[in-house]
Amino acid sequence: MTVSTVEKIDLFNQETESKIRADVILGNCLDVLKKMPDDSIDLIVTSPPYADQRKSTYGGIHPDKYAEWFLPITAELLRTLNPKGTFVLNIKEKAINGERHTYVMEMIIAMRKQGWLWTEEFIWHKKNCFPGKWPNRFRDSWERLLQFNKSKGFSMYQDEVRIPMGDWAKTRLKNLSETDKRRDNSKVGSGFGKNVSQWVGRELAYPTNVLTMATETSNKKHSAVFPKELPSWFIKLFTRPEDIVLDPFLGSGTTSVAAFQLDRNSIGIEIQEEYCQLAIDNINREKG
Amino acid sequence: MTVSTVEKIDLFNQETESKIRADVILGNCLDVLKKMPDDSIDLIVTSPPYADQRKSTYGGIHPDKYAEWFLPITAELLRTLNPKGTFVLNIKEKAINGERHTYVMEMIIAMRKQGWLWTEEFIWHKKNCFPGKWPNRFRDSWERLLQFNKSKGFSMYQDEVRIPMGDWAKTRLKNLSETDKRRDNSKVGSGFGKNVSQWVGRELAYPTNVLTMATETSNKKHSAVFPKELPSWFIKLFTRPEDIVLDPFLGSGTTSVAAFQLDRNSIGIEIQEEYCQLAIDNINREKG
DNA sequence: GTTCCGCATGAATCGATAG
DNA sequence: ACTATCGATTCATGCGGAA
Repeated sequence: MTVSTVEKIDLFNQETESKIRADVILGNCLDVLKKMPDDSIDLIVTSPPYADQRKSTYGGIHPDKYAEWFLPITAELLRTLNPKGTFVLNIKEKAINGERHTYVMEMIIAMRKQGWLWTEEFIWHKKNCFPGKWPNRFRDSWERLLQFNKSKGFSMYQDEVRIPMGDWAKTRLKNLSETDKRRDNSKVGSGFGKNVSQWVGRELAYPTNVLTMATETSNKKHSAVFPKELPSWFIKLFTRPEDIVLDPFLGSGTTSVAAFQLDRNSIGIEIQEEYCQLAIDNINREKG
Repeated sequence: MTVSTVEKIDLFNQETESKIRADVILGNCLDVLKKMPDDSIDLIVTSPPYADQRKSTYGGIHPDKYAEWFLPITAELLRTLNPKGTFVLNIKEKAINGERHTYVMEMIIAMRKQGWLWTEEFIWHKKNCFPGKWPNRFRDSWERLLQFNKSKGFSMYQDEVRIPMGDWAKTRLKNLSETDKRRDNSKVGSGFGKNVSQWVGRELAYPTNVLTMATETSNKKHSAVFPKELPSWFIKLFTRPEDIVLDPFLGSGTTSVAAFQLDRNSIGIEIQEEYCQLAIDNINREKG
C-alpha cells in the first residue's frame, strides 16, 4: 500500500503484481480524478461530505452550491468508470430552515443529463440513528444509496448477497399439493402464477432494496460514516475479486478496508493528510 | 355519511352537527376540489394512482405527463389546506427502461415553486413486497411518504404516536423468528401501529421517519392500497378529534375508515362509482 | 379456545414477441 | 426503429379450515 502524490497515478499492472493493492492518494479529488485513465474503475462507492451551512466543518459546502461543486466530480467519475461498472452514492439532504433541501434531487436530474443512468435508489435504514427530539420532525433514520450506471448492461452478481429464506418456507414446502407441482395461473387476471416446486431445496432468497444496518459508533476519530458492511455489500454485489474499487472521499478508509478483505484492489482519494494517515493505519491493521 | 354530487359541497357545520361525518363525493378530484372553500382541511392523506404506461389501466397516466396532470391538483390542495395543516403524499416512481423515472423528484421541485414546504420524507418499508427476480435489480420494498406543509408552524402531536421502549424489546424479541433476527433488525424498534394506551406506565420513545408495515393482500374483494395503520398514524400525528381529513383519491375508503375510528371527520373524493360504493360499505361496516 | 398448516394474493419488472 | 402486449419470475402475509 502506497501513498501517492497527485503527480504519479499509474493503475495496477496485474500481470506483474499479483497481490491485492490498496492505494491511498493524498490530494484534491477532482485534480486526482483528472489524471486517471478512462474506463478503468469497476465500482465507485462513496459518501461525500454532506452539505452544511457551517463553513468551519470538514469540507463544508453550502447546500445551494452543492450541485455546482459536485457535478464536475461526477463528470470525471463517469469518464473513469468502466462501462460495466457501477457508482453507488451515499447521501442524504439536510433539513434546513424546517425543510428538506432539494439539492440531491437536482443532482440526480443533472447527472442524468451528464449521461448517467439512475438505475435504483436503495435505502440504508440506520437501526441506531442519532438521538434527539425536535418539535417539527422525528429522528432521521435513513439515507439514500443512489445507484448510477454508465450502461444497462452493468455487472451484477446477485447470488453473492443472498440471505436466508423466511421460516415460512420450511412448512410450506414440506407437503406439495398437486397444484403446486404444475404451474398454477392466477384466477383474477393479474398474470401472476406460481410454480412452487421450484423452491424445493432452496435455502436462500434474494434481498430487497432496503438495507438495515447499524451505524458504527466505535470510531471516535472520524465522524460516523458508513459501517463497513455497507461498502462490503455493494462490493460483493457489483464486483469480482481483483476488480478495482474507488472511493474519491476515503475518509477513514472504510471502503478500502472492505475491498481488501474481499480481495479487491482499491484506490482511495482523501484531501486531508490526517485522514490519509488514519486510512493507511486501518488498512495496514487489516493486512496484518 | 352522505354521497354528494359535485354540485353541492358544504362542509361540516360543527355547531349543529356533533356527530362525526364521513362524506364520500363521487366525481373528478380536480372539479370537486375547486368547489371547496379555502383553508378548510386539517390533513390530506392520499395515494394517487401511480404512473402507468398502459392506457387501459385505471387512471393510467404516462410517467412523462405525470407532473403535468398532478400539479393542478396540488395547487387546489394548497388552497384548501388550513395553514396549520399537513399534506402526506404516498408515491413511488416506476422503473422504466432499466431506470427509475424522475417524475417524483420533478414534482417535489415544482410543488415547492407552487408554495409548498417540503418538510420531510418518511419511508414506508413494505415487509411483504412484490416478488420477482430480474437481472439488474432487486425487489422494490419501499415507498415514499412525502410530507408537505403550508407554513412552518404546522400542528404536530408527537406524543400520540410514541412507542414503548425498555423491556418492550425483550418481550417482543421472543416472538421473532430466528430468520427475522438475522434478516431484518428493523422489526425490533418499529412498533408501528401499536395502541399506546396499553403501554401506560412504561417508558415511551418517539418513532423515527422509517415506518415498517406489511401491505394488506388478504382481502379478496378489493385489496386496499395501503394498510389502515398508515393513515391512522398520520391522522394521530397531525390532527385532533373532530378535525377534517381529506383523501382526494379515496379508492376503497381506507383513509375515511381510519379517520372515523379516530373520531375525525373526513371527506373522500373518488371518480369511480364502484369504488365509491365500496368505500361507503366499508365506512358503514365501521359505523355498525 | 389455541395452534398449525394450506393457500391465494399482490401500486412489479424485464425480455421477447408481435403490430 | 419504435411502441404495445404477453409470459416468466417470486416471497411474505393473513385468512380460514383442520387438528
